[in-house]
Amino acid sequence: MGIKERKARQKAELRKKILKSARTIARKHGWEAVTTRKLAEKVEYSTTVIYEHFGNKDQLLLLLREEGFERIQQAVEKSLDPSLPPKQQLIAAGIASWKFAREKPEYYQVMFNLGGIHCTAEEKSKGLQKAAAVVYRILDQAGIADPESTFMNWWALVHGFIALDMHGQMPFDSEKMEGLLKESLERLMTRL
Amino acid sequence: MGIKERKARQKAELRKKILKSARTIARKHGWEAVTTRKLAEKVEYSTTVIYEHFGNKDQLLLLLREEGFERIQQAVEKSLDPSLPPKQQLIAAGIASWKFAREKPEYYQVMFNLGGIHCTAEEKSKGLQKAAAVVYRILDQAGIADPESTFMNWWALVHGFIALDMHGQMPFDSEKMEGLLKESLERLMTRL
DNA sequence: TGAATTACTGTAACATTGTTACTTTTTGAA
DNA sequence: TTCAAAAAGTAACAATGTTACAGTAATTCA
Repeated sequence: MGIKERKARQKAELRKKILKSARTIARKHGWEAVTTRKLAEKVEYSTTVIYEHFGNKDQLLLLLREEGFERIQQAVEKSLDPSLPPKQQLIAAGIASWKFAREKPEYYQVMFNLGGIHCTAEEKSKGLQKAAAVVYRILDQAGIADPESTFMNWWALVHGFIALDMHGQMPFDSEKMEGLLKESLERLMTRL
Repeated sequence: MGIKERKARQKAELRKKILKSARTIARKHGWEAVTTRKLAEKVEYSTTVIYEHFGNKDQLLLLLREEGFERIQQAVEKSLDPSLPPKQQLIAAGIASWKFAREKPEYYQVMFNLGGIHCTAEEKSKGLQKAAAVVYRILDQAGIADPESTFMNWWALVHGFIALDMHGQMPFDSEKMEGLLKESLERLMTRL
């Protein structure tokens, strides 16, 4: 009697398909093009399916936001070499964040309400906290005196580069920009 | 025969009123609440008046964006003390930018597509270029070797702090945050 | 097996948005 | 006063998020 299981599986698959479709459309045509009707059309269901699965559009976006924070966390963790000194790891983490934003801009946009999208959660994002914790852990290893301040410094620097890049304001190619970000991070690290 | 003049004056006044209304609504309820109908209601005209004056909503937003760049430029220029060394002035310029964003968030949002708004210009913003020129001038006075890289460093830092602050991610009070931004700018400046 | 209940899915409507074609009103000049 | 032009308003369009309702399919029970 695997009927229930099959149904649950199908439901989960459809759910995944909807989320994936949202990302695909956002990536190709921007988040403003992600409408309930287009989503429904893409998965070949009627629009109501969105509301059955997610309640409303904002909830769907919030899920993708959390997914994005999980993914950037994974990307950052994967970039870390624990044998390296903490300061080197902080630089690597910053670079990895930027690369993530370059590779998955649709995620980064929904994570930070960039580029026309706007969804708000009443509660603080769990995923963001967990991703931040990765950086905090390295700051701890480095024995930083004021981790919170240093973290915000690090974050502002990384986010600033990413946001301006996404806004089309970076007049450099990838390598040059990576070098610049690296220098900036080094400057921050060596002065701690 | 001052009729034409009176008409032109009235038209200009209405135009100003519309722009001001957009800012007021945006400030109070966010840019998503700025609709053509609400604007029309606020100035006590029908919605068509928006299209007569600005063509469409995007053009109106673009005007406000330019206005914003002009204003931030003025704010930055006013904060500069030419008798101070260039590096001190760069720090002051960064602080002034942040203060502007704090005081007029609705401008900063429309300038950088933050918080749900999204308008795009095909051509580069004149106002942005002029505002950037103010910082470039100081960089020149400081005799920086690679002004473009340094400018982008400066800008990313300042914009990163502002954007995270606007996103509600800064866990500090004003003074603490200003101190942090100042330190970060000093770190950038002293290493040039 | 067949009827009844339940879960699922689609249709059609609602209000709100940007936008525009068309009509009405106002206004300055002859 | 009358008339052409300018200004303003009305009402509609399509697209959006959302939901009430209806129909269909599936499951359960006698």
